[in-house]
Amino acid sequence: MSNPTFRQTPRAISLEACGLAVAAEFLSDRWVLLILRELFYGVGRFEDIRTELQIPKSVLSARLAALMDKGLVEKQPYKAEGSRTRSSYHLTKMGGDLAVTFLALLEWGNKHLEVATPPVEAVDKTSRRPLRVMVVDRETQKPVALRDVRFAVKQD
Amino acid sequence: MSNPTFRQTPRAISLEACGLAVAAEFLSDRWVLLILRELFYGVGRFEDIRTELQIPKSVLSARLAALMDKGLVEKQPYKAEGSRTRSSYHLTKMGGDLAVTFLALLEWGNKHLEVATPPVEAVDKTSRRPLRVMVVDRETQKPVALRDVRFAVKQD
DNA sequence: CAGTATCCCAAGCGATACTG
DNA sequence: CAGTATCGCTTGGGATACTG
Repeated sequence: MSNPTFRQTPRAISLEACGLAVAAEFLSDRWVLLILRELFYGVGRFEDIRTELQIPKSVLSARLAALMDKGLVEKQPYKAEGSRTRSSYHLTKMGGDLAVTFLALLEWGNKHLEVATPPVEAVDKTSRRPLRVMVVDRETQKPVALRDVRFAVKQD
Repeated sequence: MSNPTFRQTPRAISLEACGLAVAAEFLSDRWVLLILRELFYGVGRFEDIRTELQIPKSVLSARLAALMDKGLVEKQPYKAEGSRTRSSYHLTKMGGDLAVTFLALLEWGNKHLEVATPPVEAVDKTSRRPLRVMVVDRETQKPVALRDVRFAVKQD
C-alpha cells in the first residue's frame, strides 16, 4: 500500500509543473551549457570564453546577455595588476546551484561517452578528494537506487 | 598543502576530456530532454509522446532514431489486451543513468524557475518518500557544500 | 580587450500529405 | 497508430567590419 499523499503518475505529468521540463527549455541551446561550464570553473573574461569555445563574438554576447537577464550570470568589474579595468562574468547563486546538475552530467558523460583521458573530475576545493553525486531520501539521507526513482505530484 | 595527485585547473580545462562538455553537445537540443523525460516516467508510445509534447511527427521520429543510434533508447514490441502489437520506446541503462542529472535539474527548476504548483517531485518507487540529490565525497560519502566543488584533471 | 552591427546562408522546424 | 517523404519558411549561426 502506498502513501496516500503521493500518487505516482505513469503518464501525462504536467510540463508546467515540472522543473525539469521548464529547465530543459532553458538549457536546450547549443552554447549555454558550454558557457556556464566555463564560468563554473572560473573562466570569466569575454575573450577567454570566446577563445576556449571558438564561439562567434555576437553569439557569445547575446548568450551572456540572456543569461544575465535570466539571473544566472552577473557581470563584475575586474581589477588587474597595473592594467586597466576589465569586466568578467560569474555565476550568481542561481547559476551556481546548477553545480549539482553539472556534476551529475559530468559523471554520466565520463561513464558513457567518448572522453579523452585523463577525464575531468569533480573534487573538493580544499581536500582535492574526488566527489560524486547521489540520490538519497530527503529525510534519512539514505542512498536510493536509480531504478527506484520515480516522478510524482504531491497531492494536497 | 594540496593533494599532489590532483591539480586544480582554473582555466582551459580541455573540452574533450570533460564529460560535461561532451554531454552538453548531446543534450543541447530543443526536444531531446523533453523526450527523455517522457520516457523516464513511462510514456513510451509514439503517439503519446507526440501528443504530450506537441512535437511534429517527423521531428519526433528523427530524434528517437538518433537517441537509439546513440544507445540511450530502445524500441520494444508492446502487447496490448486484445489489440494488435504496438511498439514502444524505453530508456536503456545508459539512458536511465541520466536519472541523476534529471533529478538535479528538476530540483533546480523547481527552486529557481516559474513552476506550476504542486510541483513534480522525485520519490522512491515503493515508499513514495521524497528524494533529493547530494554531492558527497566519493569514499566517505560525507556531504560536500556546493561552494567547495571544483573541476580538476587527475594527474598520472 | 570587449563588445555591437550587419548580412548571408544553412539547418531544421513544423505543416501537409502519404504508407503500412 | 506509427511512422516516412516532401517542402517552404523562419531562426539563428558565423563571418566580417566597426566602435569604445
